[in-house]
Amino acid sequence: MRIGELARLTETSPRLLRYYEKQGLILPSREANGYRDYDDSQVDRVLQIRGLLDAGLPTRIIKQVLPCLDAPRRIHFADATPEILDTLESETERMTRRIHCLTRNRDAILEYLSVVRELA
Amino acid sequence: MRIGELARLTETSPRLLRYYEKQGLILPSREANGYRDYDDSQVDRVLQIRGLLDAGLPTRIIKQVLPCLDAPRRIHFADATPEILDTLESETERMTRRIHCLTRNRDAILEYLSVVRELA
DNA sequence: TCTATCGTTGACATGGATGTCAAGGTCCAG
DNA sequence: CTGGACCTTGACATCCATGTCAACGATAGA
Repeated sequence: MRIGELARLTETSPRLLRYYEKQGLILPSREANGYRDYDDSQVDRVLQIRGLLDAGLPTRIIKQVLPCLDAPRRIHFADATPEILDTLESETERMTRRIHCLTRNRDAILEYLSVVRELA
Repeated sequence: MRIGELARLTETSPRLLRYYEKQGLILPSREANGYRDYDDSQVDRVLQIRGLLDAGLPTRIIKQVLPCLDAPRRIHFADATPEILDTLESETERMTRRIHCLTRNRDAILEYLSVVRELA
């Protein structure tokens, strides 16, 4: 599929898909005329990128993380330098802290909302 | 306490504390000489701001969220316009989505790490 | 064939969180 | 009373994820 369709399917803009590509997060092939040609699996990949971005990871980290989330994983063992493993581990710790912070504050807001609505 | 000490305690920079203030997130009093004067409770507040920022919320939202997390909450009922309640509700939904996304991807990375280490 | 729609690249703009620097005021310790 | 450490404000710089626009090529339908 072409960039416009992928943009529609993933609710992004063509501009961003090109940006992700320049950051090395996706690598579409090209049609004879130079148009980018995405295959169906890229839809999920883009959604995952969006999710991780929204979760606060920068593209630089996402680039390291993505290969590990691909299936099958064994293909990517060769890439696993100790530095990357360290990066991944500390990144999971940051993610855990984020999860806790988000959960705690979300629950506090929810409780606030429920109290306010009880009074209304 | 003054800005330098608060910065040390919260591991931020004075620059950022002034920025948060300009965004309306903290309101320190002033000493006679014009120096900002923070009381101890501001430490937790700043940490909470940092956590929410790190979790991906923009200062604009944090500003709406913070009053609801204060204790005692009843003081802030007057602020609770329907629009703010709507904002809060949709924001908790975004937070929930983030939490799921973060959890899913973190667990995938953790599993990858454990598989890689098993082989090492 | 003309036109609308989509694609390409590249440049420039913007908004948000931060750093840095300048010019000056305050305060304490020697 | 002087030097250094800290504070003030304000301006400018930076990084990153995005938007927007210009100039141009490709394609498909009236």
